[in-house]
Amino acid sequence: MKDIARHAGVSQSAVSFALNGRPGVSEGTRERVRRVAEQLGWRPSTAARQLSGEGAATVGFVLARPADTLGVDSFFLQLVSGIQEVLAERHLGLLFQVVEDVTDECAVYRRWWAEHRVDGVLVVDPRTDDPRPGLLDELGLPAVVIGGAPDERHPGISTVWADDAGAMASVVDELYALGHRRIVHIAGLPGLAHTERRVRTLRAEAGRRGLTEVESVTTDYSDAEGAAVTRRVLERPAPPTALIYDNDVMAVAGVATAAELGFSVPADVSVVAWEDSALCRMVKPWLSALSRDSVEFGRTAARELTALVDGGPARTVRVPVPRVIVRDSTGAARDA
Amino acid sequence: MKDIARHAGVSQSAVSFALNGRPGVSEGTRERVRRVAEQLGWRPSTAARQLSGEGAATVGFVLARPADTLGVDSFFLQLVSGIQEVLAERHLGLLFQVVEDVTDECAVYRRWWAEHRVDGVLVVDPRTDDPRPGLLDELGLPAVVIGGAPDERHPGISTVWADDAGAMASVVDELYALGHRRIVHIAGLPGLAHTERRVRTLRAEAGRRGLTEVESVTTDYSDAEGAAVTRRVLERPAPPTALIYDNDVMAVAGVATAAELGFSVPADVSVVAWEDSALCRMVKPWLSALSRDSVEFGRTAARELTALVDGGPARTVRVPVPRVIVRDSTGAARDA
DNA sequence: GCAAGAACCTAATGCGCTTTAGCGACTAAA
DNA sequence: TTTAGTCGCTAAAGCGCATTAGGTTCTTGC
Repeated sequence: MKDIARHAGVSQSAVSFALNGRPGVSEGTRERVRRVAEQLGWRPSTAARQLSGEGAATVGFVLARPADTLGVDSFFLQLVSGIQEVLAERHLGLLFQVVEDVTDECAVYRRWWAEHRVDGVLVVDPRTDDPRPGLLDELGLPAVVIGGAPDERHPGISTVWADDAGAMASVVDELYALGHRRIVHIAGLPGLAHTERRVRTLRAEAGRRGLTEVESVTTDYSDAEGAAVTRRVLERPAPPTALIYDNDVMAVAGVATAAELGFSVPADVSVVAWEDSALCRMVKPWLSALSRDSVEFGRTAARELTALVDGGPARTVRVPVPRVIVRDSTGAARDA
Repeated sequence: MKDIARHAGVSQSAVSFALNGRPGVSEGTRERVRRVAEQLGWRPSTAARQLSGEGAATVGFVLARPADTLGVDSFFLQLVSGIQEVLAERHLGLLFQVVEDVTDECAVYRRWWAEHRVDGVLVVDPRTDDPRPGLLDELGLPAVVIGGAPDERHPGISTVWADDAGAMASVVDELYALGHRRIVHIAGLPGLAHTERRVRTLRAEAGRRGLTEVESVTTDYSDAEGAAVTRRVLERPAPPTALIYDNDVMAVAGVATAAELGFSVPADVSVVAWEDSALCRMVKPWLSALSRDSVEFGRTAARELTALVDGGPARTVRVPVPRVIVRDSTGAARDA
């Protein structure tokens, strides 16, 4: 800025005013300063800016997953891609970290907060009884919880969520209409808020229809557990006629396992995957799936966070209910 | 720090010396200061630190991919997970950005450099005729190219790479021994350095053995193109007896397509996937694959970058050659 | 014609840290 | 006794920016 000031023949403060759109300089000077800055390829030092009161121009994103569980899941990269789109417009950086568990995640938030490294954070995989919203609220670090249910206990925290309950209800509707009465839901990690929501809804829907042979089994989302649970339930005397998988990976593994056991999909057993991705169209039969726009989900979350960072109020935003895409893996129940 | 100084009854400079292990304070004072700092939960402001000459304590990572191509690919998350492991030890942050293409990527590097936002960057998907190493070398931004071939033109840039050529040679060896003489390599994006290396090596290996019906076809890595190319080559009068796919996603799509066309794997056509992942064990038959340790790859790259940032010399490091994991998708050629 | 105010600009301060220069007290060598 | 040197510490400057408190000149209203 000193250089710019010299070249433009004004003081450093004038440069600051000119470049930040503050009043106090004439339009002529402003334009001249702008041109010099442009020509010199000047960009403000984020560190200096931050030191004089501005934010860090950065938001944080922590992924708490054991390293080997990362991988095939397409949801996160899509989400991040949507987040980036919004952040990039406003020249905000994304500080990314992978940790082992929620405890480490909280430690990262504390560190970021103490070091003034981020202006806000995006929280994923909310849990029932989650320590994170409380911590962030207490630290006063703006945060958006992605995928959580609305939570009034932490007024400083925004929430962006999809209506899993509604989606689950529509899946059950669909399967019930096709004559399915014995349904197993191969769920994700227990303790995750959306897992619990789906499990609860399934139970409620079953109850409402008087179905007794409907249940949820939790897993770690891996293809291995998906396959194992599939094998276990299909080997029963009265195996289920429909399987709902909480992600695409387990669904694909489940279909392979079913085929191995001599079950034909969808003639003997119908399959629905919770996440739609290329994977669902890479196996035969093509998987019916619940589809949501993960990129848009990310965009929405990022927009909420920037609003919050700018001093806006915390809000709860619902994104559209995931839709069932019917493909080849669902059909009428054999015994219907 | 002012608070700490007051509590410990020393000057602020003494606190700085004590906390940074600099000489100039007695052991007693140092210990006392440490305790007070600990008790007050003090963490240095990265911004202030950076402003007084230290680095940004952050490294950058840009992924240049159209949003819809992101996704099923497990390589990147694994890589990032390895990178994080090393960075976390040293309390370095990872600034992450997704962009559309290499031009945008260069713009990001320029911005980060001008804003002093990062101490170094990790570059992935190197290309033949890549503008990035030149730019980074010119800017003087420490960088590690991941997956590139050694390049002497840019002495400031480190390289971490796997020997694709050796791996390709071993795959051809394997297939040749099984009697395969007509081989199609469904390659990745043209212009990527490792794509070109693999294509060149395949051609050389074929030449060495006098095979004329061996070729590479480039794609965009998507399941769609993988399937399309598979269909095209299998519908020929003399279809190949072996297919080498440059990633797991295309391999899986290819197997599905082959099955559709009435080709049995591996009886009619053998399949090898370049990347090993859960995906390869989620389809039947299980896919033979080239396996490498992507997490370790990430660790190595991060270690090189930290060494470079610390003022070490640029180096070229080779990670182990990917190994062929033989599963069920490769067998003797039918006409052998 | 003069005071009041607006318009445009500069000087100076501070953000939280590192670092250099310097200072007093003590010790060892001459 | 003096000189030089060391140890443990403090005072002060500076990193690049935003901001606040002036300070001129120019206009405006009476």
